[in-house]
Amino acid sequence: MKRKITLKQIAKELDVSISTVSKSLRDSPEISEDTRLKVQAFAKLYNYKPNNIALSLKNRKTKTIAIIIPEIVHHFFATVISGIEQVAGENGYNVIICLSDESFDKEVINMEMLANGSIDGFIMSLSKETQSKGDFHHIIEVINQGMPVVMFDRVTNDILCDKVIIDDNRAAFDSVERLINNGFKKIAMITTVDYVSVGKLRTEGYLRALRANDVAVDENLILRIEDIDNCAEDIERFIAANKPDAVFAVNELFAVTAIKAAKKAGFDVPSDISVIGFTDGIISKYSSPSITTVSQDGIEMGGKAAKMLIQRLEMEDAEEEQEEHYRTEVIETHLVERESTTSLKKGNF
Amino acid sequence: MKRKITLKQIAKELDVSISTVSKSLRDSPEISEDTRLKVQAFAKLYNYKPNNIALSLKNRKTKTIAIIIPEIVHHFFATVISGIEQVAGENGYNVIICLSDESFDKEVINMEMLANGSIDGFIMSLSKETQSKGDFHHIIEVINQGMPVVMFDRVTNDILCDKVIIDDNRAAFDSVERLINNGFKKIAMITTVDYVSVGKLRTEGYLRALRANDVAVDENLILRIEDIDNCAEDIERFIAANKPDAVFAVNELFAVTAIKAAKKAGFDVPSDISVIGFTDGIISKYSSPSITTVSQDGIEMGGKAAKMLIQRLEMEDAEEEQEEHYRTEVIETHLVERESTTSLKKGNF
DNA sequence: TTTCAACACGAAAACGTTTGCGCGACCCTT
DNA sequence: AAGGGTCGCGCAAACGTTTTCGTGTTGAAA
Repeated sequence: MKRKITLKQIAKELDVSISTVSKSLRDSPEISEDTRLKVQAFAKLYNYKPNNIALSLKNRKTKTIAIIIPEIVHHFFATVISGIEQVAGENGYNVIICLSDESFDKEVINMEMLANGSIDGFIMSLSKETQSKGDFHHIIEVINQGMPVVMFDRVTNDILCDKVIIDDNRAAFDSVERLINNGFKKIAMITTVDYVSVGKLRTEGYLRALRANDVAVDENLILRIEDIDNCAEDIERFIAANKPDAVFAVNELFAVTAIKAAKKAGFDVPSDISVIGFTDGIISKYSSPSITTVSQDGIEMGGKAAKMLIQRLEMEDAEEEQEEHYRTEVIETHLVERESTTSLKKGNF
Repeated sequence: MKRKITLKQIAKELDVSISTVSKSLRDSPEISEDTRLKVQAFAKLYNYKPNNIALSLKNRKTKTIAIIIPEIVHHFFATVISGIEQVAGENGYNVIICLSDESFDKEVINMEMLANGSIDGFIMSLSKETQSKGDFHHIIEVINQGMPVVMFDRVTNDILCDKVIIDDNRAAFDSVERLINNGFKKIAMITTVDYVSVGKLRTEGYLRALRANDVAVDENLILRIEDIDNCAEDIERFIAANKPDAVFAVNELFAVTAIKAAKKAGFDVPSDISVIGFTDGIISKYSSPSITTVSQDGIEMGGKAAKMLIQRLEMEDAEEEQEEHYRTEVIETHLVERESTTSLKKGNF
């Protein structure tokens, strides 16, 4: 129950000044070998470790970065955190997690709470509510205070900062084109409402692929889910009514629900209907049939984001006046072929 | 790019002392309404917020708790974090995440790193390596320094502290007994090696249920997985060789793999083989057939853990000499019946 | 007019560090 | 013996707060 020992206490015990103790422990040449060793031995004995808070105050940096994400019980976000934590750890940074629960207010509160010296920078993905509101004042304010922000996945053009994204539009385009080239005629899409940036981009990619290949866009073949928690009936009705021969879903959940719906309607997957999902998570891997999906590497994304943030933080040290050149990194995606699609050849034929 | 404003700057601008500013902002009656309002207006204008680090240093508490878990890309742990974050937030606490990656060394490093004033307390679940080593000195040391620790799920009797667990043994016992009572004869078990505490407890529950119901234990019906990443072949061989009529798996992964293996071997689930898993995560819900499973509520577990920790932290404030009465909370589990089992009646008949 | 309370504010210590600078003691050189 | 240089250490400021304890001014009571 002994509290942690401080420089002051060591100084008192050894009857020297605090500065002498500090310098001894930092191997300053100012101090004689005698005192230095004596102090070091004593410090080791009592397991002295400098108080991080005091250091943070003095150095005006906390070596801590905050992650603000909509939710954590979500495979993709969990992998991103994992990636961030890894490179943060390698660079001596800690990681604070805040969940916005897709709520604008919580996002704001969390940011304001942490922006008062607790952390050195943010890595964040926007909540749905923030995206639909289009209100980013809290983020802009933080940036104006000179605190670096890196956004990933759910980003916005309205904010100037470093970003890490995948090319959602292109990934969707490639997948759908691949389906077209493999002879599928009625390619349905299950997507979100448009204010979710990634949903929107993936939808655009789908449409672009159809147009680029002279396939007529049939609005009936596009299902936009409002309430993600109760999408099962909608999807069942959709599949049964439209009888597509392929389904492109913008996330895992829609994909697996589509498969279940197809089975229920008497279709076999993949022989009657092929299904492609988005995000290579647990569901895609373990559902049966396992799901062909666009993989976005969350670990890599998190890692990249953390690297960008840390780089900017360390840059600040060197030259106070940093160049305000913001980068946007695009993470490669690729199609992971599994059992929910008939074998898909590459290329146009 | 204006740095955050401080009391000192406000004081200078308004030509009063720092103390006057501080007192004004905290509505001290010592200050005349005149100055008070003036200061408050100015502070509001410049969006003054007290620096958290300085407060932490002064108050000797950071309002931050650390979570140390083996991994985060794991549904159960993610739900626990979610539960912790929620009640932490409600009580004005922040949450730092550290991943041990199942490594003893990383666990130690993370704890030592944070124990130097960065946080007020720990919530943790042991890494496998720590459990197999049985070396808990880092945790004991932290506790001896007066820092509260709450352990959950993967705990140990070698440490005295608050704990939150589920009754693994009983949950397993109940599930297996339910299978027995429903007429299953060859109930196989897929489990981990014994040093994983929860695996061990669940195994014990399985054995206890067999013995309590006079079913002979057949060691051939127990499969202990060493390498969790390459368990598929082992499980396939196991199922094909032993042809059980029911399988009790100690986690989701084993359960879903068992189902796939059964299908491969030509069995139907559930009509030929019923499968019960453990942990109600994504896999159980979305695999087909969906999996009957023992649900352990991670949110509740995390919430309880956070409550216990915070309670202890606030208790410390009141009476420095806290009573060292540690509690162990047991979270209720229940069987979620889905498609991987034939309908299971309750009770003995 | 003196005394005392109330009032409004400031000085300073404290939390635990790091670090530039000053200062005394010693030794060596002329 | 006087001057200069080196060595070893302590003082104090700084990071941004909060809070205790003065202290000077005012107004009113005696």
